[in-house]
Amino acid sequence: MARTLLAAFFARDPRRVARDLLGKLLLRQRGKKRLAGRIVEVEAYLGSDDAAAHAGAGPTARNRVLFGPPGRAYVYFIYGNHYCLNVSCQPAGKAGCVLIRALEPVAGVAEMARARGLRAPSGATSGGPVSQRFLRQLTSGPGRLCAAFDITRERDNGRNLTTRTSQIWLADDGYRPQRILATPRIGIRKAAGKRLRFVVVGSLFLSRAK
DNA sequence: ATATCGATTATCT
DNA sequence: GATAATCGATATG
Repeated sequence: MARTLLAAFFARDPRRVARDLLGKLLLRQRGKKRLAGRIVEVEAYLGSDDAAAHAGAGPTARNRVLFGPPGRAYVYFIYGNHYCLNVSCQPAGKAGCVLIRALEPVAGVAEMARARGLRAPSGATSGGPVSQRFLRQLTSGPGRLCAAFDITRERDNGRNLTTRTSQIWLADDGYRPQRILATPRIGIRKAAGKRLRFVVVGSLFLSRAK
């Protein structure tokens, strides 16, 4: 069905990993419930020559995961309010990561809604139809998707995402996006000119249109 | 539809 | 002490 993405997938330049992650699935097993979302928006952060990257100034207590093995969760806390999920790239010793910015909900809509503090429409629990507008607010943003998947720095920073036993992992189910667009990254001031944000063209689940 | 602003805290200067 | 890889609410066109 779906192939788990292994360390070799992530042991590459983050720009390549970022593009290749579009269309893949983020999965989370919570007890008997499985959450799934298709990745539609990502950003690459480089290990050097990237003023916006947390790894830019060398290893610190916060960013040490970025210098470790590939395929690990780098979760940081931002604006005193939100968590953001990255996947470490490059072989151990070399930094770099991909920020996961938006997902299209695929499974576990009712659980995601609850984790986001939203009231699920009746269709969500019964497996019936749910409005696109409602689905859109579940995981269309890096802080939102962490809340929906209940990902926190305290529990999940450093977690190995290349094995299903971690309860959080990434997989390829064969889906391939038709068209990918590169744009400037969102919410940064330094290195704002680099086009290292990648989106699935036409997706209705981006944090911002195009 | 776009703009602006407040919340709230870890991290770094 | 300032800043930040965001979000949700409110205001205005």
